[in-house]
Amino acid sequence: MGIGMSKEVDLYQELRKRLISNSYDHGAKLRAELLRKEFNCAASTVREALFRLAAIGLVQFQEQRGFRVPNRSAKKLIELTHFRVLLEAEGTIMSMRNGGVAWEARLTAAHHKLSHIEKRIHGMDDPSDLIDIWSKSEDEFHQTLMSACGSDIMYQTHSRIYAQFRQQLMVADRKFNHISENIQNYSEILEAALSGHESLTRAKIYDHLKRHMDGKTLDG
Amino acid sequence: MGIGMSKEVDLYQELRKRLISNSYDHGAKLRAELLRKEFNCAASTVREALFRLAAIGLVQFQEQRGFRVPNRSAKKLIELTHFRVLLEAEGTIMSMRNGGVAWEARLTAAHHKLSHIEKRIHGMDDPSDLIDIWSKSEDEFHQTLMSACGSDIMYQTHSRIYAQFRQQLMVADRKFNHISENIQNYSEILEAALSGHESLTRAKIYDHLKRHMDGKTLDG
DNA sequence: TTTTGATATAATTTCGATATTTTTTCACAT
DNA sequence: ATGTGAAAAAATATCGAAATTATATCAAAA
Repeated sequence: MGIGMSKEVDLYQELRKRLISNSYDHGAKLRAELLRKEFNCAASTVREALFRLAAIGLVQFQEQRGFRVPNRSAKKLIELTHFRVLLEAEGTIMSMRNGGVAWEARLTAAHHKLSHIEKRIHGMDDPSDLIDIWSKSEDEFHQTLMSACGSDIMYQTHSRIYAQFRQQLMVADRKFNHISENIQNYSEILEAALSGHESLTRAKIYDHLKRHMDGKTLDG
Repeated sequence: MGIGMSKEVDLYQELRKRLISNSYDHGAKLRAELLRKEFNCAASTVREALFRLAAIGLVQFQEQRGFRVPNRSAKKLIELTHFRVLLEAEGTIMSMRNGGVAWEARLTAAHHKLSHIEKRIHGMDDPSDLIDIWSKSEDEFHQTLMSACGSDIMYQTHSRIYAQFRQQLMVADRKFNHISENIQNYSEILEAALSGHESLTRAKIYDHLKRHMDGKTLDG
């Protein structure tokens, strides 16, 4: 439990973690009364945390019938992927224009970490220990792409969409079926971004995500 | 008061209206205790409504220091405009591809209403009576542009961004200084969309909004 | 068997009060 | 004057319970 953190923030953080890592079934109800007991607090505190999670799309709220984990659907994943491509391509190009050497350095560093972990995973039988660290590195790379775009609103929107995308993705897909493709993809994105070639960067970002647009990376 | 609507929904709707129409000063605190008295309800009910407004960006929330109306800044307005152009251009093109005749009819209807009101306003000394109805028609036109894009997530994101844009815009700008330009702009957008010319449509949407990107339509 | 409607149960929303944290005030020292 | 820190005031966060609303149960009627 962090210092200076209110009960609600703890709750929020913990629930966020669970929701992104698919600890709850999709479509499951999130009952304030139950969570209240688990976290040892009042129902209204739970409600507030849930409202805040609803704000970033990780929880669905319906008037008079409470909160639930959003359902998965192929359509939703395709929408999120499409939107991610739009945001990341546009954001990355903006970063390329505004970010300067500092951004290029950060991106190179993020890529290096990611690439290192992916290579380690590649030669393993059971890479489950590395899931978390890999997942964080991937997050970081995508965030870094957007980080110098100069638009807070686009950056925030992207992080929302990214979280929802993660929530929709089937578990199976995250077990590294596509590691070698991924290594290649990320290198190409980095190379294109550093070269300053905007339309190529756009294309490489699309290539990286397009496999989620056929409706087949869903169900787990 | 609507039927079947909870206290909180009333509160939410009323506050939303006030926030978009700039009834509160930018940066003003929104004290639960005060609103509680005005709306004759509990503080936690106010809190929930405020959290929901924070979810769409109309209210700013800070841990342990409550809620406030977001401040205005040239930077923010430019960011919002830029993002609006991206979303509306992309969304409109998607609508053009997916919407069919039904969408074209809706867009034509929305344009007709808007154009009618703007022409009436054009010949008036004091058009303040028509502000509300004009504002609604403009909303409707922009919503209609996005309405057949086929992506819920993009549609919702756009409506959030649009609301924040409205909140940032200075009052003076909404007093019809640019009516004749507007009539022209909207006609051109409609025409381009109906003709199926995608890059032209994109350009016309950009033209329509570009005057907000020089940092001069702010302060009121 | 299916539908209807009354009743019971369970969940959500709202409340008023209390606990905690932040902000203001003001005496005192620098 | 300016800064510091303790005490008071104000605001925010949390609570447990009551009120409201939805959902489930089940007997009677179609």
